[in-house]
Amino acid sequence: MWISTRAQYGLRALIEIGRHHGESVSLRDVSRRQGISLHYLEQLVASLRRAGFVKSVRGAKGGYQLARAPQDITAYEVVVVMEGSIAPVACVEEDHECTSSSVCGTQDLWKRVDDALRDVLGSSTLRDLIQEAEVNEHGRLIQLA
Amino acid sequence: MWISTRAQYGLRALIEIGRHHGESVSLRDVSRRQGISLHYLEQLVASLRRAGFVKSVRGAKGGYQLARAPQDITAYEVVVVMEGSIAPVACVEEDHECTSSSVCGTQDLWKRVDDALRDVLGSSTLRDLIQEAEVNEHGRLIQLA
DNA sequence: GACTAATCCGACTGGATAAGTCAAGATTAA
DNA sequence: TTAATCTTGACTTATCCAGTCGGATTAGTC
Repeated sequence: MWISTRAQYGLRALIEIGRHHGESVSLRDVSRRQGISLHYLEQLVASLRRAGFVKSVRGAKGGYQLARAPQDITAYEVVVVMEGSIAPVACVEEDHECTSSSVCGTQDLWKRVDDALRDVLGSSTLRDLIQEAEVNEHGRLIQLA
Repeated sequence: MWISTRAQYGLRALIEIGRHHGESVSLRDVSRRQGISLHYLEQLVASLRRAGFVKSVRGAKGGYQLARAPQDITAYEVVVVMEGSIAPVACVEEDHECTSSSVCGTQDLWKRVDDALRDVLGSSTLRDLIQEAEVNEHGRLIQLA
């Protein structure tokens, strides 16, 4: 397991927040529904807020709302914000010069892995994930606007 | 970086060993060529030997040889032996029952990631990697038998 | 038979990271 | 004023990675 709970929980929190368009969703509710520690969730959602995915409303009746349209948020973006980088090896990370690429022999392989990853995660939007969540929960497809 | 050096070095060691068909290759040579600590390499190749990828010849003039044909060894197999599992999240690991899949919403996503990974790594054989290594080193393609 | 080159084996370590917990404070609707 | 909520930062606990180290065993060679 190399996707940390930060990214997993962060994505699940975004789904939960994104499901209620317009209203603000309290972390207490997210915590209860998803079974994630409230305190831990506070940390994670703070990262999401700083990255501009959600905006917060403080005080009683406060909570979080999406700051961007769900179809414009990809799973890739979220994972990168929460994880830092998901490059399989250091070689394929941004601005990393490899000293022994001529003798390594595996660089192309890791590049292919990285590309596949970006492709899968980059083509899944929060809108898709919300829909999938609805289907899993209710066994039927709910059409979003 | 979520592919450990164990898997990276293990793969590079296999490439190095596989390049010299018939002869046995000493870890000292692999260590020198690839710039990997000899002692550490011993640990890693021991895993590869126990998994049946290489066989060893002890004593002076000894070393390691491939125990299977390079075209029959996939990068996926090697990585799994060295890493244990490369499932992105615990949910998609073998024999893992998820307690909250109905509320999670991200399970399908991780399944897609896992599939893509298996696809890329499973379709790259050691033979391919050896060829790529030759090309990178000499700038030309050497046709293997 | 000594020397040397190689594989084997297990213990140990230092540092990093994950996954939270905890405490205290700021903000605002009711 | 009060309660609900967000905000911040320090702390903890456990696990794992990436090696290092010391020595044992095996087998060719002089």
